Order: sequence, then structure tokens, then C-alpha cells
Amino acid sequence: MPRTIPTIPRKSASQERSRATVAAMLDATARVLTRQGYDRASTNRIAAVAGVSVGSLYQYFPNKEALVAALVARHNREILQLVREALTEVASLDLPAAVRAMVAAALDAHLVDPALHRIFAEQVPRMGQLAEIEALERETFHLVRTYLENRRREIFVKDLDAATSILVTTVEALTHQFVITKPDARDGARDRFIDEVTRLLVGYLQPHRRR
Amino acid sequence: MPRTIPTIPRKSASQERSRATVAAMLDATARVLTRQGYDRASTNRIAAVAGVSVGSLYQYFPNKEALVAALVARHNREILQLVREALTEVASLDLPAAVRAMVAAALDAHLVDPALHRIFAEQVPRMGQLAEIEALERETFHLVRTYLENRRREIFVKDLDAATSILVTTVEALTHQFVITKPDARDGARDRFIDEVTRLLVGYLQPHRRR
Amino acid sequence: MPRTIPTIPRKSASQERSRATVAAMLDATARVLTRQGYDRASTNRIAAVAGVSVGSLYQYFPNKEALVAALVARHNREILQLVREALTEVASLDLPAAVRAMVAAALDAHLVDPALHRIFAEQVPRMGQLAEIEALERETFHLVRTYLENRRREIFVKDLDAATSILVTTVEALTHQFVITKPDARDGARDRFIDEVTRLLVGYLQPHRRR
Amino acid sequence: MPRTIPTIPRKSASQERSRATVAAMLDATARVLTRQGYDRASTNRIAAVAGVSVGSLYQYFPNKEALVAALVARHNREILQLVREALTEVASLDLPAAVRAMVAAALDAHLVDPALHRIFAEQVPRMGQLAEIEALERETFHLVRTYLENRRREIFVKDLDAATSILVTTVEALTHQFVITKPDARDGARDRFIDEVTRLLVGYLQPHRRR
DNA sequence: CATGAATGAGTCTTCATTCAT
DNA sequence: GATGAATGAAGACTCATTCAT
Repeated sequence: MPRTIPTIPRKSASQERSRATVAAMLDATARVLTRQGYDRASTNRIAAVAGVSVGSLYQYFPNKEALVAALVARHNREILQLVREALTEVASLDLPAAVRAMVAAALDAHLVDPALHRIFAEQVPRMGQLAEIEALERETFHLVRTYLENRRREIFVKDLDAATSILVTTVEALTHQFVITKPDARDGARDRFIDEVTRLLVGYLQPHRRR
Repeated sequence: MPRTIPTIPRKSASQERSRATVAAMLDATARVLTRQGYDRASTNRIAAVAGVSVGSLYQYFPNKEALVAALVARHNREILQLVREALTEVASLDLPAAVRAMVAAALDAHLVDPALHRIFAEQVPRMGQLAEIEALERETFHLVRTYLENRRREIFVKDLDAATSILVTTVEALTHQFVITKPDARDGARDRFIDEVTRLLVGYLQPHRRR
Repeated sequence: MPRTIPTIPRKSASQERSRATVAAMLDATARVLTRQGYDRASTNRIAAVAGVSVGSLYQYFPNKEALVAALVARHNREILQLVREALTEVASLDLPAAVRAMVAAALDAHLVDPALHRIFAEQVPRMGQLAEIEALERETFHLVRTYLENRRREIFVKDLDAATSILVTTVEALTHQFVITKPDARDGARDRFIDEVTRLLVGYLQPHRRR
Repeated sequence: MPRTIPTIPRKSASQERSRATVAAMLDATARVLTRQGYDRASTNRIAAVAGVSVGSLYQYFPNKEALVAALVARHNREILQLVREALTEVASLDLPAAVRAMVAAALDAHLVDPALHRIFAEQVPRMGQLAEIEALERETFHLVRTYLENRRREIFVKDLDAATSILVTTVEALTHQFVITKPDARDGARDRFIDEVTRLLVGYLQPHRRR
């Protein structure tokens, strides 16, 4: 009996091209967004940069918002990937090591595309309401909360939700600011930053411990 | 005792009217900005809401950016006022009390006009580069740093600048988030929030202390 | 006592200019509509023909539909004027003379701007729903019905509404068709046409009479 | 007697499929036209509704106009069928019966697809110039004229062409209006309508007769 | 023949800004 | 100084049509 050579089904040519086209569009969106800002990012300009016609762009995205949302989604997928991995590996670590890993992961996440991240944060209207953003926040919250829950005996907090929220928000804000203000930080500065943030948060979660 | 006739030179009628007109324009800007968002805030709409003609608006502001910048400046003056007062009164307090006061002041600052604050933070392009914002940040940084400097012996930090930055950024981020997500928080929730943030920061600055 | 010279309040310069501008826009709309058809009548083209900028056009009309509606309204005012006058004068005439006058008035109405009338009838979407059209139809119907009511004894119809409707529709259709197919008809042809239509309708309303 | 094997050459599979495809396209056109109006009826939308690709559509029709024209032609064929049959059967009838039959036929014709008919009449640009429409009008005119010619002695008209034109136009207009304004008319209303129109026209053609 | 992705001219509409009154 | 009509560049989006696969 002839063994059928297993064939991972090739994406049909058209599908592949589609994918490439969409990717090019998102790349162009990111590029225009970071180079020119949200206001100047017109669909025509984006299409031009992507090397396609506006018409094609509208074949894939019903409107400008959807285009930006798709870019946010793609960006978030990358970040979520990092965050998930980091928080998975963290499960067995003790709190200081875990917090340190989280902060490091947050930094990595912000360094995926700092300029883009900044535009998202500062200029995209109704960014917060985007389903993608809410999902990312929810999942991050959930992952962190789960970790803390497992370590409940080691930490000191009345309200786990509140603590999670403070943890997540603080890490995000400090990381964001660090990346914005010190885009060229060397490893040394980076490590010192991580140390400090870790100390801040561990001190909050484990006030009893002498350090 | 003869009552002193107030001699502080009255602003001339026209100057006073000017002020009122400008105030009306800024009010209108704030109103339109919060009601409709940055994109929909056209100068014509703002002028209409202010009850003046576009022409008049351009008599006072060379362009839309300047208009928004002026509003930012006015808003910042209010906030800076609060912050200054709080940080002045704080000078004599010990660290926990001082931090608590700072957090409370930050909350008050955010509650001056949360909706407007949010628009500024999320939609105004190149907000960060505005001279007014940088000035506010610089002054806040400086005030906080001065306080910490005076208490240097009581606190544990290697790098005072870094600590100040972490303090300011963390307070800002947590406060912002609190105001955004819990706009209707009662005093109880508010106090608990302040407690937590204070504990977070005092634990960072005074790790040796038992609490 | 100095007699105040009675001054018919001049329209202020700006108002007058406004009027002229709006008139120019409607003229241009009519022109483009008849020359190029509804599809080709873009707001930019109309503005260009009117000698104003698109922006100005949108200062007066919120969208293309409103522009066309305004033109319809203006056209209708002229027509309604004719119809009203004719039907007022007709009150004292006997039926044959009255019908003849109505038909003549309808012809005049159609000759106000036959090409435009045609475009309205054939190409403007949802023309029938326009308030202006419905109003014109309603008033015409009412005027005719009132006349017929006053002559009720002389005419033979069971259902006055139905008869009015038939009268109005028939006159409109025949007139329309005459103007379309014989745009250059001489007086002779015109009179013969009026004769025939009159005979048609009088025969319907007064079947008993020998003619 | 040997049964004749039917030899009428079956359309080849492909020809049959072609026909079906074209029919589907025209159905889709009609559907989109009545559902969305002429403006919104894009070729892509039509193709989608027809379940074919735009490309296929352009294989059969060189452009949008041709597509609409073909639909008009198909619709006209149905109507012409009705009209022809009616006017053929009418040949032997006396005038009142004949007119009544014509009006009834016109009504039937309008009820083939009233919504589509309306779109044709109100929105399709340059509808009147379409060869299909002119042909339909010409043939109708001719059929009616022939009938009247055969009855010349019984009717009173100076100009047979003019009379035919009045007859045809009036029936068309009244029928159209009836279908538009009373789409749900019961048989009673329908019969009364036919009565009135018949009386109108017979009175015109046979003024001498007492009725 | 069929497909449907791609095209890009053209549409409606908005808005910062100017300037004659 | 105030007014607000006018401007026109620019933006989002559509759609008839083509053509490589």
C-alpha cells in the first residue's frame, strides 16, 4: 500500500497573496502611524506606502478604524505571546523572581515597537474601547491574578483584585515611561530599572520580609 | 482708619472683555473636546459654542494647536496650583503622611476635569511635547525631588532622580487609572485606594521600617 | 416733526449676497442636472459651474439631496404660482372653459423648464417622497377638487376624489408627454392638443351634454 | 404511426447553462434594483447576489448600462406578451369592451413587477432612449392604432395618431398611478378603477353615443 | 470560460484658515 | 476689533472595470 506522502496543505496561491497583501497594509499602517502620527495617517497615504490601491485596502478593511484595530490586534498578539510565555514560566518562581520576570517581560513587550506603542497610547481615539485592548488587559490581569492567588500565603494584600490592578498598572506605566524617556538605555540602566521596579512591587506584596 | 481705596489698576474694560472672551473660547474648547473628541473639535464648532465668530478666535489664537495648548496651559495652572499647595504643606510632614498627601493631591488634580484630562492623555497629538506639559512635569518632579532630598536620611534610595521619577509616574498612573475606571468611587473606595498607593510607595522609600 | 422717510428695510448687503449665491447654486444645479443628468451632477461640478467653492455650497446645503430638494422647491414655487393663479381665475368659468384653462396652465407649468422637469421626473431618486412634491400635489389636488365640488351639480361623478385624481393625473401625463415629444410645437399644434385634452375630460365629467 | 422522436436540437449543456447564468444575473439585477435603488445597485453587488463573479458578469454584458438594458428588455418582453395577447383578442370586440380589455391588460402589465417598473420609470437614467422602451412604445402604439383604424367609422377623432397617443398615454399614466398609490387594491377597487378609465376613454372616442 | 483581487478616478464631505465688510 | 462668508486642499470611501491566475 503506497504511503501517501503527508502534505501539509499549501495555502493556495491566492490565499498566500492575500495574506501578504494584508501584512503589507498593516506594515504600512504602522509605518505611517509612527512616522506621521494618527492625524496624518490617511487611508490613501497608507495604501500608497503599502504599494496597493485604496480600493484594495477597502477590500480587506471596511474603514480606517478597522485597519487600525487590525494593527492593534496584530501588535497585541505579539505582546500577548511574550506575556503569556513569561507568566507561564513564572509559575514556579518565588515572588521576587516572578515579579522581576514580569517586569522584564513588560519591558520586552514595550520594546517590540515602542514608537507604535506610543502612538497607540497617545493618539488613537477610543483605543481603550477596542475589543483587542480590553482582551489583552483582561488576559494579563487574569494571568497575574492567578499567579498571585497561588502565592496567596506569601503575600500580604487585602484585596487581590486591587493588588493585581496596582501591579499591572504600575508595571505598565513605569515600563512605558522608561521606554519613552530612555529609548537607548544600555543593559546597565535597564537592569537597574528592573531592580527598582521589582523592589517597589515586592515591597508592596511582601512588606513583612526583611530585604 | 481710613479705608484704603483699592488702587490696584482695574483692567480696562476692553482688557477685561478680552479676558472674558478668551475664557469663553477655552471653555468652549474644553466642552467640545470632551463632548465630541479631538477629531470632531473643529474651530468653527468651538467658535459657535463660545458664541463668537471664527474670525475672533483667530484673533486670539494663531491656529488650532495654539488654542488647545492654551487650554492645556489653563488646565495645568489649576493642577499645578493644587500640587504646589499640597507639596508646600507637606514639607514638614513625615514620609507616610507626605506621600499620602501627595497621592490625595494627585487625585484632586485628576478630578478637576477628568473627562478633559482623559482627552488630553488619549487623543491630543504630540501632547507630551507641549511646553506646558513639560513644564508641569518638570515642576512636579522638582517639588517632589526637593521633598525627598530633605528627607534623604529617612529614605532608602540609591538614585534620587530615579526614585522621584518612579514616585511621580506611579502616582500619576494609578491615579489616572482609578479616576478612569471608578469615576463614581465613594469616599471609602477612595480612601482605600490612597492607603494602598501610600503603602506601595512608602514601602519602596522606607523598606527598613516595619509597618 | 421731521417725517421719517419710509424705508423698506433693505436686505443687508450680506443677505443680498447670500441670496444671490444661493440662486447661483440652484441655477448651476439645474444646469448641470439638465446637461449631464443626475448621475453626473456632482457637488464639485455644480460648485464649479456656480462659480463658488464646494465649501460654500455646503455652507448652504447640508448635502447633495438637500441641494436638489431646494431646486425642486424653487421650481415648484414657480409652478404652484401658475397653477394657483389659473385655478383662482377659473372659479367663475363653466366647466369646459375651466378645464381648458387648467390644461393651458398645466402646459405653461411644464414649459417653465421642460428639461429640468424631465430630469426630476425620470432620474431623481425618491422624488415622490420629497415634501415639496407632495405639497404641490396635495395643493393641486385640493384646488381642483374645490372647483369640482362647487360645480357638483353640473358634473357626473360618483366619487369626487377619484375624479379629481383622474383629472389631475391625466392632465399631468398628457401635458408631460406633449412637452417631451413636441418641444417645438407651434401654437396651432398646441391649441389642438388643448382642445383634445379638454374634450377628453369634459366628456368624462359631463357625459350627458351633447357636444 | 411511429412516434416522432423529438429532434428539436437540445441546447447544448453549455448554452443552457449560459441562459441560466444570464437569467440569474438579470434576476439579481432586478432584485438589487428594487431593494436598493439604482444608485446602490453596483455590479459587484449584483454579481454577488447572482452568485457569480463580477468577471462573469462582464463576460455577458459589456457594462452596467447593458445589464440594465437587458433587464428592461426582458421585462418588456413579458409586458409586450400580455399587451399583444390582449390586443389580439380585442379585435372583434366593440369599443367599450375593447377599451376595457386594454385597460385591464395595462393593469396586468403593471402588476408583473410593480416595484421594478417603478424603478425603471423613476430612476434609470435615459430610460426613454433605450431601444427596448422605444420599441415597446412603438408596438403598443401601433397595435392600438390598428384597432382604432378598423373601427374608424364608430369613433370620432380628427387625428388618429393624436387619439392613439392620448389613449395610450392616459391609460399608462392612470394605471401607473393606481398601482403606485393603491398597491393593495382589492378587486372591487380595481373594477371601479377600470370602469372609470373606460368611461373616460370611450366618452372621448364616442362622444355621440348616449351612455 | 470563471474567478475575484486589484485598480484608481471620482464622489461626498469636512475643516483650518483668510479677508472683505 | 469683530464678523462670518468663502475657500479649496484633503480625507474617507465607492464602484465600474480589468486581468492574471
